Amino acid sequence: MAPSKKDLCFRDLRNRILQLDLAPGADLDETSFSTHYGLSRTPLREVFQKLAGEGYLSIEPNRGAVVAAMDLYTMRRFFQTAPIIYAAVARLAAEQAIPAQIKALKDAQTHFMSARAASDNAALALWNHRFHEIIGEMATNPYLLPSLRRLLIDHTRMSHIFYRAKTAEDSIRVLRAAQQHDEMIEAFATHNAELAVELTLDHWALSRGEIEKYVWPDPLPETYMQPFSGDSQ
Amino acid sequence: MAPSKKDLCFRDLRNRILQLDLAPGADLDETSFSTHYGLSRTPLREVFQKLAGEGYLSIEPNRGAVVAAMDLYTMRRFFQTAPIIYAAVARLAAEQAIPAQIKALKDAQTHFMSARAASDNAALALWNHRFHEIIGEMATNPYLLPSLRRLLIDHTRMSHIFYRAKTAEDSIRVLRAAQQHDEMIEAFATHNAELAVELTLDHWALSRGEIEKYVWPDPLPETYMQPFSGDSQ
DNA sequence: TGTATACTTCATGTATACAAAATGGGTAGT
DNA sequence: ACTACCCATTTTGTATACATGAAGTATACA
Repeated sequence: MAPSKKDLCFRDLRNRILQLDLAPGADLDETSFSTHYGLSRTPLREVFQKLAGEGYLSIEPNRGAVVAAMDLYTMRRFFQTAPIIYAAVARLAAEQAIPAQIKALKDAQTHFMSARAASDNAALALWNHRFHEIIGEMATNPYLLPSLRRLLIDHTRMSHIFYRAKTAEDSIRVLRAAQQHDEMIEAFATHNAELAVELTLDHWALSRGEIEKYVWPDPLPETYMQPFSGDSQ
Repeated sequence: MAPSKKDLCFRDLRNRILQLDLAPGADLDETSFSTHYGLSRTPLREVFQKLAGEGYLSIEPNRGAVVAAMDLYTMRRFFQTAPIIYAAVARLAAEQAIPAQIKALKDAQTHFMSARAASDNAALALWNHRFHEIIGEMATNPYLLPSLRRLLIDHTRMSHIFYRAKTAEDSIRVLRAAQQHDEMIEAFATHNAELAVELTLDHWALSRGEIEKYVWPDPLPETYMQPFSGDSQ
């Protein structure tokens, strides 16, 4: 029942991709990774195939595996698609939720809070990921789940950037997200589908705002601009 | 540039699954399939992994690959999810469509019509599948595409049953579907998103009706019931 | 100097041999 | 007759050797 070396390899690679430790577009050498994880190339290639199947990697014939790209084009689609799928999944999850899943959700939330307390931003992003993955599992919809999983991959990779809360304002946003998680758990537990959808969209709006804040930050104060102005060059 | 043995194997297995030649739940022996396709087990296993990644198979560790199941539970989800995804994809496809894709769509439709003329029901189902897959590609949304692909797998597997048009009524339905395809092509070509969505939902309604007709057929005439009535047993 | 081409090198793809796990059948015990 | 357990057989999993194909480098030629 202990997880095999192959499973460990799979999970580690997945986490490293989610944490941007393996950057989008990075190409993965079979030989070096196989020696690193103590596997031969055959099972390692199978791990790559599985990761590719879930959208973490893409494999080009005769050219090996590369971490799934995150270009501007993809991000446009992300913002367009995420709220639709998140809302649809939330509705189903609220309708379907069983006690064991609510418990799993609470556990994930506990870990999320611990990571927040410890300012462990990598764990924070990963437990947030897990939290939303469980919601996907609650929906028990084999057609929507692969879409949700792909959205979560990119969502986590983006959020990883701003979960390194630096300012007090960032820290408040994370707290707000945590509160929303608790409210969502309650909505799922009481099978309140309408509320679950509403909270999910609120949660999305917060996260989207964080990302936008990162991409289009407030302009720097005038004084900071001084060194770059002038007529050098 | 010629397709490799591995590609041929992949495509053949995919088609066989879509045509129910490989039944849902059937388990696939690695050795026999590898000899059948003239591959060794290593590349065959990679084909299996890829098929599993796209939802055609599921692989259980130490227990091999089985064709994706189609139970009642899954079908319920299918009817629940298909119209949402189909509509969303149709909208995006209409917005995004480029001439080359419209041409690909017309080609698929030509093949569809040929299959209809030849009463080649296997080809009919497969070209219908391809037609809708192209629409998915037109949407160029990497998040929705995996959901759409999974829906199409099961949709094609179901439709395969009733594309063996027996009655004149069946034949008229197929003709109607073909007409809808033409109307949809026009809507995509003119970037008419609203119309594309409307036509897509009509198309879905027709298909859904066909499936329901198959699952809940008209009751047999009274006279047919006679042999089964009575007090035997 | 620029370009084309052959060669070297390295990474990916495939086959095969071996290891480990699961299945099925038979036997012993209750 | 039923159940539990062990062994034989089959099937899946892993390692390694070899084949194939891509990328980069050096050399010859224009």
